[in-house]
Amino acid sequence: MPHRKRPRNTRQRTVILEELQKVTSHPTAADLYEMVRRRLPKVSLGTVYRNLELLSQSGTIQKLTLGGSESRFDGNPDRHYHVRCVRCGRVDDLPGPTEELAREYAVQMAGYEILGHRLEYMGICPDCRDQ
Amino acid sequence: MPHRKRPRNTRQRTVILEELQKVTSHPTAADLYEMVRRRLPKVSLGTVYRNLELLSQSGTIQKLTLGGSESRFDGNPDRHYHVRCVRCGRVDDLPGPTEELAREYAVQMAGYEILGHRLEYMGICPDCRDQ
DNA sequence: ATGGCTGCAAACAGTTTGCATGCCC
DNA sequence: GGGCATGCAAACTGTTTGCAGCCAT
Repeated sequence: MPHRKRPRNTRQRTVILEELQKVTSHPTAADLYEMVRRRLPKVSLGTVYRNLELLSQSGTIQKLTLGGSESRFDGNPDRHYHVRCVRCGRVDDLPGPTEELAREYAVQMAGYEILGHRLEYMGICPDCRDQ
Repeated sequence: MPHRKRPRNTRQRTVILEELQKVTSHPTAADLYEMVRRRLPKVSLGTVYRNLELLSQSGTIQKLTLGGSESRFDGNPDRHYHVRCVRCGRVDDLPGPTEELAREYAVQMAGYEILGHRLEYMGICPDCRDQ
């Protein structure tokens, strides 16, 4: 059976995770690079990308790949929805177990004017399932 | 008031739209470039991008910017949901007015095994609204 | 003939990767 | 000391854009 490599606790990985968990915004990789650089001036952007990928694959953080060209990252790994501002790109969390409550929160608490939503189901298509 | 430029009916634009409306898959710009190239061998990729942008802004087609790194295009401008295969990237249409019915269709008719969904609300945040 | 549109190619933005060295366990 | 991780820079992918000539109106 394949040998699963065990990740190490490097200073870079620790700081990247700490910085992400410190904020409730949903920073891009470049944002995080700047944040981490204040503590580790020699860190490289490649390392930030590599670790964000690792952390999201292990389920420690979430990679948000919906609207917009850049990915954003969320330090909260639990399932929840988001609102995105179509003008400035800002992303806010929407607590609430159902989509309806999430929407209510966006309007009442976060003060958004909702224009629409994006929804996409994900799964395995019949062709891929057959192999 | 600003002068709105009137678009012309170029051969390229016509063929790009025809090729997109001919299929029910949701081709990427590169896919479409290949399709169009069979009829207009000298067409350029830049022209394909420019026209897809124009057509989607006029509401004639839809630009799908959900999961995945490349945009895909949909010749059907009416609002409807999609399923995306997480293995091969294939995207299918989901008819049905409600999200529940769309999901049913994905399973019963399209034969997908549904693993989850992505949902994001879009709107104007309070800060942007105030200016 | 006007000016939107094209082909071409270069430029861009975001992300990934090869490599020699570094450092966690 | 073994081998995963890092810093650096180059490479890649998807998309946009500047420009000179073209063509629909």
